[in-house]
Amino acid sequence: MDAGKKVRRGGPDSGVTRPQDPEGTRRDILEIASEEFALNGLSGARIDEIAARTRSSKRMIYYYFGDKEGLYLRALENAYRRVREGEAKLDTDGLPPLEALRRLVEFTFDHHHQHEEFIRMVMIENIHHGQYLERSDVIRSLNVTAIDHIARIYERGVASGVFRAGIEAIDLHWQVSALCFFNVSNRATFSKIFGRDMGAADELAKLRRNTIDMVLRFVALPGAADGK
Amino acid sequence: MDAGKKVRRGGPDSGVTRPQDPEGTRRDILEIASEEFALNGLSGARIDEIAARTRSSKRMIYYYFGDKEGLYLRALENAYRRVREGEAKLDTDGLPPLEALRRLVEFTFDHHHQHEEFIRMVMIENIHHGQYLERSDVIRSLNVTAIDHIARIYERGVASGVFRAGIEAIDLHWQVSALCFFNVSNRATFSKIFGRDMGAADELAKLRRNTIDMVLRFVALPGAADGK
Amino acid sequence: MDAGKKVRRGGPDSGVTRPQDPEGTRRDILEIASEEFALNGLSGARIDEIAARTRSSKRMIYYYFGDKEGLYLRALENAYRRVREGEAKLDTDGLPPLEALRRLVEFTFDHHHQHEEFIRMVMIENIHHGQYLERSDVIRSLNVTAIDHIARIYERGVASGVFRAGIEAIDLHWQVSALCFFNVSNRATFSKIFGRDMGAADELAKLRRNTIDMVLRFVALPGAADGK
Amino acid sequence: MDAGKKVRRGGPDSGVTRPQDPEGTRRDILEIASEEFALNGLSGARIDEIAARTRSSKRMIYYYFGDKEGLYLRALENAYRRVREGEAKLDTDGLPPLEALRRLVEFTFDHHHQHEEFIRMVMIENIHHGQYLERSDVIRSLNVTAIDHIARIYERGVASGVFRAGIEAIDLHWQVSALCFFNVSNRATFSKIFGRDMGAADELAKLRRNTIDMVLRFVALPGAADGK
DNA sequence: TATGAATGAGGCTTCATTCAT
DNA sequence: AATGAATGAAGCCTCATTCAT
Repeated sequence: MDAGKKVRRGGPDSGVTRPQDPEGTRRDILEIASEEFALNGLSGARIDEIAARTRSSKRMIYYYFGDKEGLYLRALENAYRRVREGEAKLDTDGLPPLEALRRLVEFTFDHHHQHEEFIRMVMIENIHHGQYLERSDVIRSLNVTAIDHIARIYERGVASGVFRAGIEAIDLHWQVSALCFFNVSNRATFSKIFGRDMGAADELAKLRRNTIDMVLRFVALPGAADGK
Repeated sequence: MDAGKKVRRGGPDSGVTRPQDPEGTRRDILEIASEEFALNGLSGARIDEIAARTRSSKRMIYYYFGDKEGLYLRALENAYRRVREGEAKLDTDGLPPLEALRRLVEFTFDHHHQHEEFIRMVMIENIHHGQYLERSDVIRSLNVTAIDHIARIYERGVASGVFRAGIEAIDLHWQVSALCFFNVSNRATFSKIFGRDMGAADELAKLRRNTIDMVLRFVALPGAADGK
Repeated sequence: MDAGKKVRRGGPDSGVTRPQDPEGTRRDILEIASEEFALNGLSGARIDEIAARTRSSKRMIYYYFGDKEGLYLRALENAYRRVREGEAKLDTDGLPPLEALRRLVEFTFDHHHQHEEFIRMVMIENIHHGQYLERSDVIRSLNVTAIDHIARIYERGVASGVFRAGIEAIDLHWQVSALCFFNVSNRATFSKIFGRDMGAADELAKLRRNTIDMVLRFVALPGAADGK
Repeated sequence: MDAGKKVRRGGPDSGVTRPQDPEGTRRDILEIASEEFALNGLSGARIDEIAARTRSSKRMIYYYFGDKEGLYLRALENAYRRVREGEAKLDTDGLPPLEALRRLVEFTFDHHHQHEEFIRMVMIENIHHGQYLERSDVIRSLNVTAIDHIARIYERGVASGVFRAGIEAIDLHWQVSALCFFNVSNRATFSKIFGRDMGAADELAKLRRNTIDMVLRFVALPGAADGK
């Protein structure tokens, strides 16, 4: 209610060409936002900064995403989607179980390493107690299938007598994730504490070897070929 | 006014008692700040909120810690100190290497689990690329000694022929850390994605077993007792 | 949570003398705000405009009043308080009932006329369905006693046989309020529709006479002196 | 394309039916806008909200009404028109003056009570100092005739010796309006201050009786039947 | 006649920080 | 050693409006 003074607001006036490409605009915003959130976190990211880097404007962010949290949620979904799409490209069905598992671990290790923004988004989301992820059906559906792959390999291995029985696929997935995730997530503090760059090629190669080794020794039966 | 003597303002007559306990005030602030930073991150934490929960005031925060980042840095150091002090209590010198390693992993797993705020502070600091930790000599010195313990155990194990040679202590430390850290750091997202509470007693026990198992199998030589 | 870029914010720097007079600052803000809300309504008023007219700043508005609604609520209370304080100055205890009632109506009419901002605030609050007033214990307590005065007069009149019995004080208050309130609240539309300035001295005098007349005829018994 | 013929887009094949009913669209918008303005005031109402509730779109609002103020003005006119149309249904020509006046007051009281949105629009417009009404010839013409009715009754009453002379029709109209208007306009604050629901059936009946009584006693000559 | 995308300006609120006492 | 008042800068978000189609 009120008796507001008359202020003439709004109205575009610039000579700049306007894209009129909704999907492109949306994608552009989401792309930049994903970077900014991954870099600065939810409260650290700045809508102004995101808008400035966009080909669009601050106003359009709100037009498409409602508010900062809405944008963050989409950026989070975006991060998961992209990573899961990448993972889908891995095909181990033709390989013998041990090789398949080795391949999976290698791939996971490399993939996490190559997608630091994803790792960061997951860290950030964990700092927020997973409250945004919780609201997203998209993310849940993307992930549940992630177990299938490792489960298939593991079962083939048990069936062919190279893997020991009694391990649950989800737990195996957990251990693999832990080793590959930590490698990226804690690199900064670890490097700075011990004064060595854990991201350097040689360190990385060693960690990769150890990780693969650790997973195979965890699963493989003693006699099974090697384990290294 | 007696020089050098503390003047007690708001004496017996005033109804308000003022602590007049510098060290206590500092500690109080740091304690609350540690909680707030662990809960909300650096930019997510609020000086106002910290001050409000304190027995002191906003002004005192600046008096003792300079600015928000100074306070954060002390909170970070505080987190590391507390955890390392806890770790120092573990004594495995009397145990045979395999038992000693098992004990160390168990302890690390449990300790991380019990100190979620520490895990969160480390995550937060990694989000900030370890830039604050870098400025702190305190933290570095606290940590370097953390390698010693595991190194000692490992060397005893190799010497007595139960551990395979060729693993660097720092790498072993890394793998152990990864498994124990991830368990706490990524619990929220993992639980929400897979719809199981990874913090529940039974899940936790299983993860603990797997973690120990994984480390021992990674290090122990085939013949060495078991590996479980 | 986050990893915000370091921006140095805040910090006064101006050479202007700072009042350091909390009560004065608060009062200054409230005064201006009262004017602005009365003029423009809740949503029509502008925090920026209020701040600009103040000797203080926008920041201080939030410091003292929390938010726009908090400020509005205090302005509303302020309006009621001021008017009720004015009313308290009327003393009719020495007058015979008929004269006392006449005096009360005259006073109410004039008082409402002189306090247009109050009338406007009440209108605005009614547009908001009284939702802010509802939250204010202050206002309720200020008003309940307003009935007492008219009740006392009426009872004296009934007792001395000049007023007819059977009217409730609150209803009498209502009718008096209606006539005096409307005179101010609807002057604009009425004047513009009928093309006469209902606020002009002669019109006002006539309305005043009619109002008094109407109330007295409503209450007074036929024989009682006049009624005009 | 046939000139002058409406082209039906989205014909039988398309799944969407488009109304293509200019007048209907306009009316729909105006209807919703009237509700929103009455509920929230001019600056409180939201073009977006109005558009969303409409079967049409935001763009059409501007197409038909120019801008927000244009829409508000039409909504205001709409409110007056509807109420005056309702009033036109009252016919008191066959009744004796006293009865006619009583009927008029009853009707006005009830009518105002039933058209709260109208009352609210008038309040809102008064908050705006009647500046929009001023621009509308429609409204003025609608209202001037409203005096005629009461004038006719009053003159008949004076002529037949039941009403006292010397009252101007417009002033009588004013007093009646005041009592009937206030009953609706200030119900919220009054109810909340005194803790009684002035809109409840019994309270309303009492106020209605008092209002009629008050007007009749104001106009009728002592001997004239009663006044009640 | 109608629509969804786009816009600039401004609105409210919050933040870390510092001054006067 | 401690406090409450004060501050500027920026943060998020909303509003009426218009363009391209």
